[in-house]
Amino acid sequence: MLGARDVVPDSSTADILVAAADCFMERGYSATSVDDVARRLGATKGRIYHHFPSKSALFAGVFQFGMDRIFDAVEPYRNQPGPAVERWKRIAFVHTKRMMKSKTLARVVWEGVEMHLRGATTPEQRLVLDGLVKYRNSYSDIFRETIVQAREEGDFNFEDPAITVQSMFMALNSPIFWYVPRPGEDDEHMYAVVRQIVTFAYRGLGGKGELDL
Amino acid sequence: MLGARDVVPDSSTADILVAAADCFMERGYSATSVDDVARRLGATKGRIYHHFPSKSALFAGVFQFGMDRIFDAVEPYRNQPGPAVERWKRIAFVHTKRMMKSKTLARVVWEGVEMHLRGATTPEQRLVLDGLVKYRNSYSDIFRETIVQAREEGDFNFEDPAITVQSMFMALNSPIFWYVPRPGEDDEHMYAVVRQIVTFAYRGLGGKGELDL
DNA sequence: TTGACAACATACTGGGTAGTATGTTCTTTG
DNA sequence: CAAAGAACATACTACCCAGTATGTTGTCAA
Repeated sequence: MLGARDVVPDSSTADILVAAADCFMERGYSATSVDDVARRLGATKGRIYHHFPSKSALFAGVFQFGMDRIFDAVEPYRNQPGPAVERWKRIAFVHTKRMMKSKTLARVVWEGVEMHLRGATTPEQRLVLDGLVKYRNSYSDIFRETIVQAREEGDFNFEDPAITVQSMFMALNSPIFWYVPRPGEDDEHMYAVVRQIVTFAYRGLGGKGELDL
Repeated sequence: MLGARDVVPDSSTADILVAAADCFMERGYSATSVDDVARRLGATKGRIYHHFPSKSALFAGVFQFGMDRIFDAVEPYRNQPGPAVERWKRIAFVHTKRMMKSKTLARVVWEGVEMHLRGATTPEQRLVLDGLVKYRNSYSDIFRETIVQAREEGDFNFEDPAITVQSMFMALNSPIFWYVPRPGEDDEHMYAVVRQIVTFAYRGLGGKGELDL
């Protein structure tokens, strides 16, 4: 697998990644200084530069960390037998759930993809980002193959897979922008939100009947 | 109307707005320097600071300019008589078309909303951004009211309007991230893309039958 | 013709920031 | 127990950037 889980970060490195993810989410990549991340850790730059050679490498680390966790969620279901539409229901559900539960990491991954699409980066940054985005594209391929197969099996109905998978992902990813967990909110309420989002995407893809989740 | 078209920018100011929009889209707000915008104009900072008091005011100008154009597209259809679902079809279509045709401005508006959601801004910036986001929310209200009415008329079917309108907007806005107009591409091809996106959203909202656009 | 102002350009400043060079402390290993 | 290196902190530098202060040129009205 492309760059997946090559290195498991040790405890201190993991703390840095989490703090960095928080900062990147709150202010965005370029508005976040390395000192900001250090401050959040109650530490100084020295600690961060001991583990990461540069700010962009730190960002790449968070991206990788985030993508790993997203992959983790879907991994158990991606190769299950049965009709493709049933597989889609499961991976769409756990994907969206993960978007909400790991909102911070998911948004950093989002910004990474955005940065790549912009293209306005240094050649060295670009090389790293290229690899990461390939990793992320291999993830979206899982969904693309699944919905195409489901269409062949007569359960979905759409024209261009490229366009459709983009619309689908945008809908499934939407909560990373607006979802705010209420204090004392139980999982059941969160699942209700997930269900509505997945239902929207399911219908959008041309799925028939009700979504039984 | 909330802050709409109060001031029509003169020619020179409009040039600055366009150049700024290009820069903001390519690198994002904080990664863009005022000198960057000036360079793109073949001018210097002096010109920009003569028309705008600050970088954030420049951003606000682009945001306003972009929102005005988005409003423009929908305005002729928002109060047309007939069933709400038909009104939705029209405004969803022109909205998505505008997203693609004014992709640059649309992305700046997007980043403005994102910045507001993050909340990590100076109090003074926040005040300006608050007003702009209210302006943009009054726009999304048009869609929310329309789909709720269409649901009451039995043409749409969904649970929570707040969640659903978010999913819908994400789907309709998606092309601002991936659409790249091919050289020599005709409008007909672009409309085909729009049609697929709107179809996805239409079905997602619980619309029955085919979309006749 | 002149003076006043608009529309810029030029030159400068202070603060922030990525990255580096160099301590310091603690742990581990032979 | 000594020494070597890991895991940081401190101190510093060079640079970029928002904003300002001031100069310059063209226009237009009296």
